[in-house]
Amino acid sequence: MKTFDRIVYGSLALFNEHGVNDMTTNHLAAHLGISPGLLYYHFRNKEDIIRSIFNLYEEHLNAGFQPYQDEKLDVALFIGYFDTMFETVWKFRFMYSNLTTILNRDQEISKRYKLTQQQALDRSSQILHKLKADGVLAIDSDRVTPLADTMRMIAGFWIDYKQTHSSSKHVTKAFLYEGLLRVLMLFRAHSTPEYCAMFTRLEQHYQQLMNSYATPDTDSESALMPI
Amino acid sequence: MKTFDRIVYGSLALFNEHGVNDMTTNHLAAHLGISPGLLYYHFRNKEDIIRSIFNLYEEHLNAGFQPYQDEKLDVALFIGYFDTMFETVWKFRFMYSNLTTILNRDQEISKRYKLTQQQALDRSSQILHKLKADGVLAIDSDRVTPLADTMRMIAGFWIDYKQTHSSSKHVTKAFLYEGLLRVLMLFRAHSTPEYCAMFTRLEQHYQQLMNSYATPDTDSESALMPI
Amino acid sequence: MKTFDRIVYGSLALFNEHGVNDMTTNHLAAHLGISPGLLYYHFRNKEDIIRSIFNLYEEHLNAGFQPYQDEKLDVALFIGYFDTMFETVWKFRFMYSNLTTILNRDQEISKRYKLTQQQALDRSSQILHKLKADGVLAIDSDRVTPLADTMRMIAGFWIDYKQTHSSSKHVTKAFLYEGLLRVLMLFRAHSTPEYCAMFTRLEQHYQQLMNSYATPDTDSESALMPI
Amino acid sequence: MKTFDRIVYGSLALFNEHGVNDMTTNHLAAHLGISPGLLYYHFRNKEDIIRSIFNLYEEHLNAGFQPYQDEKLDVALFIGYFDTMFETVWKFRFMYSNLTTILNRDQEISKRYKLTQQQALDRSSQILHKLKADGVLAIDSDRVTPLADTMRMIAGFWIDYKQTHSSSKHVTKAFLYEGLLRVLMLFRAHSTPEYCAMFTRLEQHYQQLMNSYATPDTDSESALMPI
DNA sequence: AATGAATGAGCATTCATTCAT
DNA sequence: AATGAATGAATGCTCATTCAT
Repeated sequence: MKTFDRIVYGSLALFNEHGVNDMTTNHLAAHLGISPGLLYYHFRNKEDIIRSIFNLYEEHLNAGFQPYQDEKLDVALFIGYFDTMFETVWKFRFMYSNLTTILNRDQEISKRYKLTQQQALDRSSQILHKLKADGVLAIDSDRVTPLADTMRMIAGFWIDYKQTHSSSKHVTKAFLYEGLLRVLMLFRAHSTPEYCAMFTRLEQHYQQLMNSYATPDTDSESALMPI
Repeated sequence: MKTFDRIVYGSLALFNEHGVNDMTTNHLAAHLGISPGLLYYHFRNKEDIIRSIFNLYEEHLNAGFQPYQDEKLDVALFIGYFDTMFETVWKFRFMYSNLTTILNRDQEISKRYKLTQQQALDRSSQILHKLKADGVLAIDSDRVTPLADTMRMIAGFWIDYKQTHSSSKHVTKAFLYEGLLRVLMLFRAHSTPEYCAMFTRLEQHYQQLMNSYATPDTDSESALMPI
Repeated sequence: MKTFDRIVYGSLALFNEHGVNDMTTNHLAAHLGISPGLLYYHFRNKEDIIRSIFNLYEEHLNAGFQPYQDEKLDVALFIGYFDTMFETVWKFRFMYSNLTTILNRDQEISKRYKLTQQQALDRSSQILHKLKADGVLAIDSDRVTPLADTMRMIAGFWIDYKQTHSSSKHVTKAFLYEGLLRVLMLFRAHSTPEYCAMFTRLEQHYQQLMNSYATPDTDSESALMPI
Repeated sequence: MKTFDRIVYGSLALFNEHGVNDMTTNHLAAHLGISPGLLYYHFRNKEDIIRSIFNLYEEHLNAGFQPYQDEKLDVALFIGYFDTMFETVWKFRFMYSNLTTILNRDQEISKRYKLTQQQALDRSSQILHKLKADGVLAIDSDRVTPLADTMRMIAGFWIDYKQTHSSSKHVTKAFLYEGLLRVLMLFRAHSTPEYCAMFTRLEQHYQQLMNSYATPDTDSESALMPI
């Protein structure tokens, strides 16, 4: 792998594990087995590294979150959305954990982040509107965007919340599926009677997945990479 | 006021405004009009100050969140809960914004925080169970705790979420009421048909309050202190 | 002596000896026997130290260069001016050696330096005009300021020039008196016939002083402090 | 042009514009459109580049400053000398601006510089002696070398002095002619009555040139290249 | 000749903490 | 209780120089 990419992906991993603040550029270089100078040969400064990671984040978000068109409206469709949602949050979880710090320190990222999030929210709202039109959701029109926003918030802060509110530090798939079930619960609470069963089935699907991964402390490090 | 308390309350205010990381102990002392030495006369270190703030947080949480007993089950009861909920989050908002940092740096606070949160969750669950028994909520028993947990999460991260996802940095009451409405939306989605009207009324109540405070950029600093 | 003053005077000495660029803040602290932190406790940054040295420079310049009033126009008067001129340049010689660097790096000092120099030039011109009126100098009015300016330039860059153009690095009094004689030569070349003898006498005075100090390489370090 | 020469001439231009300290070897390479490695293929280190520039400087100095022989002793002769003098200083102005730094960092250049300067001073003195013999200058024999030395100093530090003592940073021809006029003033002050008129005429010549270029802030970049 | 990735010692500066008074 | 000078390890970053290709 190119050094540039090694730095981007390595920093992403280290930021995820230790947080942006605790991961100094010298530590970063040491962990990557390179000199501090090389880091600054490829990137102007620490923020510049984060900006490159943010590029990946944007790609992920834009790629995985498009309104459905001709796809059949079934369990698989939802599974696709949910998996994408939590996978993205997981892969870039340092961003959510250190959001305030990151956005305060870099005006450019701040702008891009807000734009990206607005677009993601717009697309999510579209999807929910379509689900309402397709008879899946029973919900007032003016509640669609707030609902999408709440779901986004739950997905975004779930890892952070869970890590700070549970005894185990390690994040497992079981961990993530629990968050997913919360979003699902929101869906179910707003679903039409006809589709309630589908959401129940989805819940069972993820409940089973969650249980199958629920081997709390014996999880190896590699097992943490989810989905 | 005793110097000890001046430090505790002053630090709380300064942490809320500037964040734990940006507020150095020297700045803290300077803002409080005392010497750095005096800070360390009263507290062993920075974490020790946070621990004292945490004592206040615990009191607040325990005082304001008791299951209702003989009170009439009406709008006022809910308003009481909701106001307490968001007031607590507001008063100690630095804790939520810097939760990961704080808990990672201090094992003792980490343990106490988790215990406190567990107790708060237990009491919240009790309240929801009672609401179910009293015919307010239509919800499976095993969904009560997850619902309470989701509500807690929304309340806890709302300020953080809103500050990072909206263009205005200032936190206003309107700001907080919007979060409250989201929790209310969750209640409403799980309410029995009989009580749906009550939640709609509650929504109208907070919607009005929110609108009355919605004077975006003309808010003076003092107006920001909510509830 | 107060730490603040120790830093100011110590830095002045070290800047004079090693130059501003080669004298890092860490070296500065080490040479002064203090920690880097203490340096930054008393001064915001390196420029701030230079600014404090500049205060001394301004005092020196303003104190020693006032137009004469009731004083007798004799050899002693000139000796007073000349000694002040070269003493100032000697004491703050790092400023002249690193002038471009210093002024480029600090807008504030740049402004103050130019103002100070303009004032010094104005006062010098006044003195020369008075000397012309008193029958000492035979010179067109419009050449007075250029002459004063040339003298200033010679005095200002003499040490720098001499250090870079002679084999011995050490600056001795003999060294400085040679520069003084150059300024004197300028005076003499523009003097009236009546006063030519006085300038010759002044030259002899400084020539003798110069010779008495002319023991090139045996000068001890302390002997370098001139005038 | 050979890469070697491109580096030499390019570095000269960049050092003149930005100073030796601010022009890093990496910037140098970037500006020249070559790799840092190539720089170090042709030169051992930064000092080595300066040494090669110094070769050009020596050639310039030696070529342009030979005592006159059969030439007619007129205005044109002086114009030739003066123009050469200031042209050389201009073309290698970075050397004067950073003289202390350069000489301190490289013993070899230091020795060569001093030798070169001594030779130039000797030749200048010869010229002045000849001018005295030809009845142009009225000056004691033992003042000839000091006078030549003072002139050299004024020429050498003029740009530096002017840049640090005037508000405009840009160096224009008008700028340089002012310095030339100062040297001329020295000549005139030591001239015989017969030749005084000639120096006055020379002053008028340069005064006119200076005025013709005196368009302070509208000078385009290219107009800055003088003489 | 030429590239450009890589090095590592060094720089200005910060900040939680200590301690003599 | 209180001061405030003092510490020193650490931080983000720079730059002359090297070296495999």
